[in-house]
Amino acid sequence: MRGMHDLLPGPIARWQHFESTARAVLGCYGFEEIRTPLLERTELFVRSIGGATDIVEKEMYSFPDRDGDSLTLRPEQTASCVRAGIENGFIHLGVHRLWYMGPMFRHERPQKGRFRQFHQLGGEIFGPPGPEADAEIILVTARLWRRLGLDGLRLELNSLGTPDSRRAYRSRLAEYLLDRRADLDEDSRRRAETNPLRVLDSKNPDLQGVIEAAPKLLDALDPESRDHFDTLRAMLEEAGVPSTVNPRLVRGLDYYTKTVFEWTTDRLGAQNAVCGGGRYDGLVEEIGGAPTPGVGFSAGIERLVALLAESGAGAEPAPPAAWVAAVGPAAARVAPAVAEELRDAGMSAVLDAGEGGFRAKLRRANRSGAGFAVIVGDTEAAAGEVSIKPLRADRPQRTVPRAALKDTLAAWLPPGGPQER
RNA sequence: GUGGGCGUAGCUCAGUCGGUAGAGCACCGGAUUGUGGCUCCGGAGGUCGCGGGUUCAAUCCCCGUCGCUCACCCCA
Repeated sequence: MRGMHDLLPGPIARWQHFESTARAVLGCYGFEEIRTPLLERTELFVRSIGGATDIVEKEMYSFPDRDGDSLTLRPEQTASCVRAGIENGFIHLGVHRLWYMGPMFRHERPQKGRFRQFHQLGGEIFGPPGPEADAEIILVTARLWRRLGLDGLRLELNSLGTPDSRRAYRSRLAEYLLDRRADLDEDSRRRAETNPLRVLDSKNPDLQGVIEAAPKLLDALDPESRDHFDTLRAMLEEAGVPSTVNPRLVRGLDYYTKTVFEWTTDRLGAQNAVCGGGRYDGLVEEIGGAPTPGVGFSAGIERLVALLAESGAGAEPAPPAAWVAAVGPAAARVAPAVAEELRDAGMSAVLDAGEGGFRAKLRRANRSGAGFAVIVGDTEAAAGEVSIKPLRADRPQRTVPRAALKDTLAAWLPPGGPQER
């Protein structure tokens, strides 16, 4: 399937590293995990993301189910979190910080860093209206990058104001743009009417003059939003997280109010945003809950893992401590039990299940990266013994009674680790 | 949704001015009847993405299609 990929055993090591790091970091900020269905009613996304956005207009996987309801594979998960919070009442029960991780679906043309099924890590804070929550959302992501060892990420901030001031600005901007219709390209002419804020984000060099001279969103902010924004910037500065203000940052989802932000990199080509988010004070009410402010982030896992791969961080899967190679009918009968004894003792062991003689089995043992080969031939089996051959160290092979296997191996293994390298 | 590049062995890629294919790595076996890594020898593995067209003959040329890739667009 186009834009959908298998995640194979080798590369998955970096994903697991990312996932465990994310769990740990989110946990230490008091976030709790939530898992929601991959499918929601289409209406949920139309109401939350906005009918005039690209996501809703042309990117959703929507289809009628057997009852005739229109369902959609989630293109993002904030709306699902809000819906779940309303339906289960926990937004009012003191659970205010949620995180999620999982697949999202958007029918876009695939390219570097952009897929039709992709994965996001996200966090949401419901309830607090002040900039402290915005700061927590941004600080938790900043710490995650630090913990992952990612550098070179830039934080861009903007404020869209309250719905009222945003609406007022929006019509002023539309007016300005329509006055200059002749200077706009086709896309921008259409957006000037449907979603004028998006015009500010255009990369078309011919439009930069018009955009420069356009009324500034930040100049149009209401005093409350202005104060919220300034306080947030001061908090981030005090916490040692540098940011730059990008007045053109508008984001593609309609539910944002006041703060919006993006973490970007210059190492991933055209798809340079690795994380984005913002405040959405009207969303809970829009979806049918009691008016409740909220703020959140979502991060693209494929893109972050690509950055991890570039910096060469954490990759190798751990090889087993021992490889159990048995040759001959009597040996084959006891080999599974020998492997189980090692696992009982807390050591990892792989029982060779392949064809061939000693030669083939030892070759597989070596290739597996195992520290030791535990060899059982019919001679050993008859005597109730096993042979232990170190594969990574220059030590002689030893033959010991089966009962002494795990102690001999444990004595050879380094005290700290599960196996020798 | 628009445009460019690319699909040949498990992987990375050659190649055929149209006569049905090759290397390196990996894999399997042997040299070493019960012992890996190094070396040497041998072997296996391909509907040349798929479908159609032109041709005596297509992996090669043409059309379509699917997939990958990069950019636009958009975003994570």
